[in-house]
Amino acid sequence: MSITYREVKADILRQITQGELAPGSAMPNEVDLAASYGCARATVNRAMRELADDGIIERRRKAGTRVRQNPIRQVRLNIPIVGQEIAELGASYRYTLVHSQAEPAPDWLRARMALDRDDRVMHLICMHYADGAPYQHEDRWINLGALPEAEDHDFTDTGPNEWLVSTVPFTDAQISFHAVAADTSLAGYLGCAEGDPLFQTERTTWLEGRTITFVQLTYRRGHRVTMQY
Amino acid sequence: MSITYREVKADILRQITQGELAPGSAMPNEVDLAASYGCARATVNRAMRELADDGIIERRRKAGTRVRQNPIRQVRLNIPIVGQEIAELGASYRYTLVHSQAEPAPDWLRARMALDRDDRVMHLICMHYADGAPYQHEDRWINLGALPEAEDHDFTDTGPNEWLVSTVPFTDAQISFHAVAADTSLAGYLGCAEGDPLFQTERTTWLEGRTITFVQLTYRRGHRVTMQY
DNA sequence: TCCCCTGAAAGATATAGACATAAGGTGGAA
DNA sequence: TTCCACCTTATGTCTATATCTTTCAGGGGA
Repeated sequence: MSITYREVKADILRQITQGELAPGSAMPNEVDLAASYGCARATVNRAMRELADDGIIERRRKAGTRVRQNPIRQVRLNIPIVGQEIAELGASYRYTLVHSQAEPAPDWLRARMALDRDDRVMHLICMHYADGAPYQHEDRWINLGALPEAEDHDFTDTGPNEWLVSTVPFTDAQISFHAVAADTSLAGYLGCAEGDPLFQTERTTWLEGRTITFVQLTYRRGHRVTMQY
Repeated sequence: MSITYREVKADILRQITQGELAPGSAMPNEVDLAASYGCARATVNRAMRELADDGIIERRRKAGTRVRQNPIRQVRLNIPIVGQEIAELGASYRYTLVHSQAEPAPDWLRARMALDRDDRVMHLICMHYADGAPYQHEDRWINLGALPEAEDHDFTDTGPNEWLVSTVPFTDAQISFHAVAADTSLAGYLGCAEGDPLFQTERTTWLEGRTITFVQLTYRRGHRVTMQY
């Protein structure tokens, strides 16, 4: 076959990284590039589209394509399910349900989850262990108005995350990362000292505009989230 | 024009989220889908390719396409330059160079950056302020073997990050997020108490296999990194 | 001078057809 | 029975061409 879009992409990327195409400079248009590579315009288009998607170049109709002044640096971050995360570490996974109760939503949670005054929630506290050692503390609230089945479901054996992803896959979510100090309770569960700095993830999940669940995931001391780009 | 790949994608996604196509189930092949949508195979292909890229479906030659059992949850995370990050908050940005010295690489850093025994590094400590308040503490090491210009460059007015992205754009990097306790020095710089939990980012950057720089970015107390998907 | 309309440029996308590649499945040989 | 060669099939990609959409730039009118 003739030249592939991967080769075109690689060649353009090479020209950019080796300085033949300076940041900020304009590139030839698709028609000319196709002619110079001796391929169809669609091939060049796909190469350029992917480069634009990667944040390397910037494309605008009529204005043409140029090398970005400062390439956008972005990474893709996988949001794992804790059981899988631990399995990928090569460790054995154990789950425990610590607390499980349906109750009216406290005020702070009503604000976070955009709930009404009389909405009830399922409050679950769970622990996830890797090779027997505490790995993650899960403090989860499920909106019983949106998911009444949660009240009767038995979370003794499998975590709410597993149940949720199989019951309501394809949700929208907002995630945030931050650091917290271990309070007495977290220190007890995670086997660290009170006041220790812990990495915490918060996640709110929606389905078609309705809040499904809010969860705080607190990791054992020293946990890192790592990415490449 | 006839049906677009976006419409095809949206329709397939709708079928999946509304349960018409169950997780794990096989989908019709591209030729059949194209016929049923009354469009070209390339149109269906693009829709399916993007869905696969989004982690919704799984495609294998010959085996066909099926809806993923558990959709891959992933987010794109932009790695901002601190000045831009602060500007986007609508705050004023101020930068200070605290410390700047060329020195032999300490042992722990040689391991991290894969340096030789006699490699020298540029050690920079900087502070970034938002509306006058401490925002981020930057502790950076630049490999002078790979970037000798760094020794003579003046970092008084602009941060090393800005200089690096304009000098060596298009690098590879590994990033990690974690929580640390503020030591005396960090507490002083960031205006928090010793022992406070702080969100920290570590980043190692390479260019063609050579380590360029290693940096620890520690944020003010309460900082969050937020993402949507 | 300012504003709106129009033409043209360049990317975005659709189409039909062809060939490439990977991999599941099957039948025959060992 | 086991295993390998081969056939088939679904996705992957390229070509050539056409149309659509966005947007810049220039001209004309108020």
